[in-house]
Amino acid sequence: MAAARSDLLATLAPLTRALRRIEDAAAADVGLTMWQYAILAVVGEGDQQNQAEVAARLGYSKNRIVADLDLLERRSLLIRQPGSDRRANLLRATPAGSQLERRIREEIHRGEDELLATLDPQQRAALLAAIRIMTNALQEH
Amino acid sequence: MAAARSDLLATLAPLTRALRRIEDAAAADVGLTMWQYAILAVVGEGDQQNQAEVAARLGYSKNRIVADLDLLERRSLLIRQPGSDRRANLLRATPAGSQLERRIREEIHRGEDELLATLDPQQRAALLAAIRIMTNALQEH
DNA sequence: TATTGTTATACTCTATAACTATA
DNA sequence: TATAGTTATAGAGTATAACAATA
Repeated sequence: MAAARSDLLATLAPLTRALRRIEDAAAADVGLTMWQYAILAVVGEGDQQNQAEVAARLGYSKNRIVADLDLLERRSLLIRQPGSDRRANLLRATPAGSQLERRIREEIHRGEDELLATLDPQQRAALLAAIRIMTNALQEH
Repeated sequence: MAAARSDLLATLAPLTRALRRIEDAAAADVGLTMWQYAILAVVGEGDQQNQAEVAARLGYSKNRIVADLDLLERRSLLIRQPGSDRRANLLRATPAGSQLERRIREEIHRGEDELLATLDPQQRAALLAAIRIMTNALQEH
């Protein structure tokens, strides 16, 4: 008899909880929330994006992002720039914002490495590949 | 130059969001929340557990679980039994509760299978093995 | 008429602390 | 004194709808 199969979500839960704690702590160290860090990370990816695009990319919403952007702009980590469409704000990280984002990410990676260190390089690659394949399949729907 | 490494949490996010939608929908189909289904699943694992133990296993809390147990008991899916320690309630799923739990789980598995179908058997096994290894490492800390 | 950003509002979820009954 | 369950409360997080400016 095969072992009872449990949900994938339940299987992943302890891992995602641990990852969430790592991100929360790393962002809180510099006075940001996880969402504010996530916004900086998406904005720093390069191509100019407006607020709604960044929100959608994060599974966030266009109204909730407003207060976070206010804070990030107040701390000079990010600016709202008017574009050709004067309704939309194009977002751009300042040098200070990019620098802080890298610093948070490095701290997160240190935490993740403690978890990933339990895998050998081949297992690690297989894990990331499997996640990527499933995620790509999701986007095509 | 290596590609910029992004956070593992962000990498997993689309997948966990999709899994969450699958669970929410499957539970909602029979008038339950995801947490209520999760409680049924843990209680059904066999060994008698009290409320606090079930909550801890889910990353839930002993106070939030109360209202969910009230509902599950009202729907005769689960019962609170007094044990030798009369402060504690031992939880046990009723036959109807076990049956409903299986039904929800099968529905969840159908959704998961659509995602897992994008992986070949070897990739699928590698994914689950990697998750298990990391999760076990977490529990040892 | 539709869309971007914004604000207001209500609702849900969660964390904390107290209370009761047992131990 | 400590623990299991319960209840109350406040705070954070979230969803919905409306509004002004622009397209």
